[in-house]
Amino acid sequence: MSAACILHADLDAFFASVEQRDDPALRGRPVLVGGGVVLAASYEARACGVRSAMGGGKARRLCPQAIVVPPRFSAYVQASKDVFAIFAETAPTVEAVSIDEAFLDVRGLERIGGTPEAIARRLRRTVRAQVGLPISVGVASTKHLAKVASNAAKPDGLLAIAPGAELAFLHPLPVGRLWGVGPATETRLREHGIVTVGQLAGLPEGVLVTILGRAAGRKLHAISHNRDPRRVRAGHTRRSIGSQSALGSRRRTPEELDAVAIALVDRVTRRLRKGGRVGRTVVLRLRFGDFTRATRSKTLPRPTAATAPVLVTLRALLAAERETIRRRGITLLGISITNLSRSSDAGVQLELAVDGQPPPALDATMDAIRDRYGAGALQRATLLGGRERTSAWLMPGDGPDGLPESR
DNA sequence: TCTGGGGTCCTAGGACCC
DNA sequence: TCTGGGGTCCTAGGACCC
Repeated sequence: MSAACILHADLDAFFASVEQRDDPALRGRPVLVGGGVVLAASYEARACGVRSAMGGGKARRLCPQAIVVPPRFSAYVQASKDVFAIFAETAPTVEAVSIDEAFLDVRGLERIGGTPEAIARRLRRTVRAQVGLPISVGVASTKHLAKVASNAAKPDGLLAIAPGAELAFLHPLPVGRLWGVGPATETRLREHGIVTVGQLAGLPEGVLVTILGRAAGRKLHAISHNRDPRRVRAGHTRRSIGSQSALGSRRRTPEELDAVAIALVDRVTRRLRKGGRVGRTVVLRLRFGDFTRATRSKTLPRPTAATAPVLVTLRALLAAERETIRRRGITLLGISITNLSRSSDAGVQLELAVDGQPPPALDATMDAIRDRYGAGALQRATLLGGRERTSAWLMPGDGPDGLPESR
């Protein structure tokens, strides 16, 4: 049995707690952050049944005495940085999960830091003293169990699952408490008479795969037996960058939609450039008048972070949906860019004259590239040009195994 | 309850290639 | 006339998370 050495630390009702910290008049009272949709609800508000992502109307009906405050994202970002600085002093390996939670690997710290549980207790005290926020911590032998434990410890608690006690803790829980089991999976499992994690654990993996598909079936089978080999890993590479805008129910003209599209592309490509990233696939996200959703995507020949090619692509995708939008109405327009790589891996476009030779001039182009950049530089070249001139796209990180992975 | 914004991963079919 | 197996990439959609 492996030692319980993974901490999952999760700030409680994060946005709402920052508001209560910064305004004493809010302490001990139900607080909702965000009016249209609840971004965060304090535990006093949750006692009335309010949940985050709930519509503001329903939240106010459930909790008429709640105080509604607008979000202050810069304050949350600063609070998050302060807390992550404490994480970094607590453990050598910290894996951020989101703005308000992280895994900490405290293996091998026994002599200087004490037991994992002692480290967790000290972490909670330090965050409370230095940042003024409540934080819950779960301690367990696997990431998944640490996550479930921190959830069970909330609010403002600590729960350490002793080695050997894992399944006794896990098996009585309803399946919905597992990380990755949402409403759809919960319903499917219930249709098969499975309500608790223990019942889940009693099923052969093959049966679960039949019910839920290969990946989900295997994963749930493993975690129901507390098998989770994932290590705590620092760093994390973003796979997509996106932006979206809710449009309300009013009809929109194509001109209005185009203005929204321009703003979205501008926002997203700026973020790409700021992060030194380029992307190849442009995804259009639509939500229609009846709130059903659709996505349309187009993969470009080369990755880019430039506004123009992304806008051209998004406009083309949008134009193809124009009739559908006219018929059904549109309530959300979004874009996301995926297939990301680093700008430094994106290569340079080479335009090389090859003495008017007709294709196949690619060999000559590749030879010219090798002459110029060295034999190792060229992994793959794509013929882009015409008869008299040949262009090649040089991708330094683009090996035979496909597109460059970001490092 | 009429519903924000930002993400991740998985599945499945078709195109295309060897 | 009938018709393999394997792999990658692209597209679209679904589920889930914070």
